[in-house]
Amino acid sequence: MKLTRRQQQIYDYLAQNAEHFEHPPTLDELCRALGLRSRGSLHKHIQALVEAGLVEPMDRSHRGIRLVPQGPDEPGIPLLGTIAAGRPIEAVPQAETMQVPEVLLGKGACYVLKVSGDSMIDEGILDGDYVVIEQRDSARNGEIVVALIGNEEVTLKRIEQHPGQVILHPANAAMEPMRYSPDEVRIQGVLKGLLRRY
Amino acid sequence: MKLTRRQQQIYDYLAQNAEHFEHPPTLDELCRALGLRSRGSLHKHIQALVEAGLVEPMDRSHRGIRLVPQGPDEPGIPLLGTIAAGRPIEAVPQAETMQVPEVLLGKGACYVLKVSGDSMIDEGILDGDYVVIEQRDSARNGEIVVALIGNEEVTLKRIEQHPGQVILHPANAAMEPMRYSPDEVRIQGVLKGLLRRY
DNA sequence: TCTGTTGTTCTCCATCGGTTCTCTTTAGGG
DNA sequence: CCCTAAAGAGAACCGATGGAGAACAACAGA
Repeated sequence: MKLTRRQQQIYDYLAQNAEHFEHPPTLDELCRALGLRSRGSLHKHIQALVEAGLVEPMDRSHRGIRLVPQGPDEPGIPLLGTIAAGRPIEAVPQAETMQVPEVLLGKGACYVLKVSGDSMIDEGILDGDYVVIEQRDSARNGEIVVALIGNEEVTLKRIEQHPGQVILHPANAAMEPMRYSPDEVRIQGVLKGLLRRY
Repeated sequence: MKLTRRQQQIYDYLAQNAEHFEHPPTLDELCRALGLRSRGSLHKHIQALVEAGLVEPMDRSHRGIRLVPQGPDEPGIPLLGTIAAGRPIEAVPQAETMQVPEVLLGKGACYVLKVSGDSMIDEGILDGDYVVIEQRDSARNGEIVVALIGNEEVTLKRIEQHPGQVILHPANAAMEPMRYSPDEVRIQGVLKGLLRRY
């Protein structure tokens, strides 16, 4: 998710020189351009960039390294970071954006988070999925929300609100519903869409 | 549909010299111009360009190779219909398209299907989800594929191919893996991405 | 009808480039 | 100073790519 220094360098180099290449560079070509001697090493970095959604996955095709077109007309939704049950949102340093179909957007302001962990697996939300969140401070019972618990943890759960009690339901047989008093839980957004890459 | 290096070169050459040709060039003429010695090889590339919609299909006519005038590229990929385990794809009448993020696309031609049924629920593919499929006729073991079984049913399953036997694994505890002989199963595409709306 | 041109479909094959290892080196943080 | 994560070297693997060439079918013109 978060790029290492070298990965950032390599991405910058690609973004910088994208125009100058006749064809998308191969690993070997890029190696030479960067002064590396091992394809395997570079491959590791490129893999990381693919993971981050910055480079097109080259699925054993011999077609070179291509950047994913970073929204020319800027309809992208900001990718704010990673959400893991039980930990604050881990922000992504640079302002990364992601192209998202309009049908997945809500009416209000939206952003994207990458899911980490299996706490919603029974709802079909897997580790590594991207979720589209509409920024809101209230939700209807049964909606899946991004909730800030006690000003510390942020988590993605199905919400059930009663007078005097809020229950957050994980969707994982191994986990128990969690009960809080309403003032411990602040809703930050509700789930509007989901994207997954295979 | 993304081009290989050579395909791009050939297309560029055609686009470049379109005006300079008296008549649309024949395969032989293009071969000479490009320094190729085999018509068959060039034909393969031209076919790819036809697939990509860049060159007019020359259906056994002897009219030479003509480019398709390129309008502004229409975004979005076609939504072909609904896929349900055990029934043919139910086509959507009018040509509907859907905007899909670049990162979810493969390198080949892609289309979208709406999932109906719970047969892949344990993989996090739910009823009503949209799946992005890359059109292909082969797959690696472990990939999730759209498979045509016995020219009748179409289904979305994880595939495991052995010499003499093909196993399609549903991801639903209530269903059993299905075994077929290789000639009963035709792969139509592989799963590249998933979209869900809440 | 014959003949040469043009498109189509094969098979075969070399090479290149992506992938996957293992092992080593370097850098940075406690 | 030590430990771990990041980065690089290099070898082995194997499948995608692109080319050669032969055989064939469709068609046009003589």
